[in-house]
Amino acid sequence: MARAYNVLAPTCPSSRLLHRIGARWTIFILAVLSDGPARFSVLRESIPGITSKVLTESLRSLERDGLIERAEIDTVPDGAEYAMAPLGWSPWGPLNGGREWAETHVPDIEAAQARADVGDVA
Amino acid sequence: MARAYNVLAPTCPSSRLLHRIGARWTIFILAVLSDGPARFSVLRESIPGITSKVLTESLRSLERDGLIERAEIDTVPDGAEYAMAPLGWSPWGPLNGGREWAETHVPDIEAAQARADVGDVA
DNA sequence: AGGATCGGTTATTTCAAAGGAACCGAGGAA
DNA sequence: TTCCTCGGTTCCTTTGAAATAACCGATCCT
Repeated sequence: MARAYNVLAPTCPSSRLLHRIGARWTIFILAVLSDGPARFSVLRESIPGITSKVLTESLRSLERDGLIERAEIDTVPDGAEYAMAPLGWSPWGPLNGGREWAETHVPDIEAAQARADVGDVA
Repeated sequence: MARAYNVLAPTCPSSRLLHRIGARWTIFILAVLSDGPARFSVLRESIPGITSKVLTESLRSLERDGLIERAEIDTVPDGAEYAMAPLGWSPWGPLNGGREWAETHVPDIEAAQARADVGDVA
């Protein structure tokens, strides 16, 4: 069964996808924005553990990739709002597939790890 | 619409999945093994750019997670063979979904990047 | 004895992503 | 005038994954 792309090629789209989606905070940001547009401060408060710096970097990167959109809004002190771009919705299909896989199999992986850590000396 | 898990929790299975599958070489190794068991040296030659050390680490890690299995075979100079574990096949469902997404949308992302890099000064 | 092969190990270095903490300018509000 | 908030920026350190390269013991071939 031939593959449309060679998965081993450095330009492999799947590889690029994983690099983008696999980035530490991408999924969290997209998760928040999937509930609607949000401001910088809302994002920062919604995502426990993220710092301004990393949030800024992640948002710029996602914007650059066309997954989200940034709009300045004319409010009291400055104001910026981030929203899903059309492209930003698209990964949720595969991602939900991935989520189902994860919910099903992560316990298996943890069991395997536990077995390995105890030492398979049985 | 409630989610079964809170995606923002540190223990989120999807997050763990992305960490595992997103690791630099995981997808390549699983891709090779999906065509059948392979020896260390075959893997190393099949995956351009990987080194013995990184291959060893990746294989150990995948084995620990129960995605692949290692067997020593009694051949001329040593001999080890790696094969998919049952758990190793399971991510291909979501991954193929991801691949389809990637093949469809990576060009869009690249276009977005190109636009961003030129400068959206339009 | 001198290679070569297999399946690694060990030690050192590089690199990008991330963390931490301090700081900033504009524009109110007190 | 001083303070606060918003949406960041700047600088420095830490971390972890990966790159690089040399080496190893066992076994077989010549």
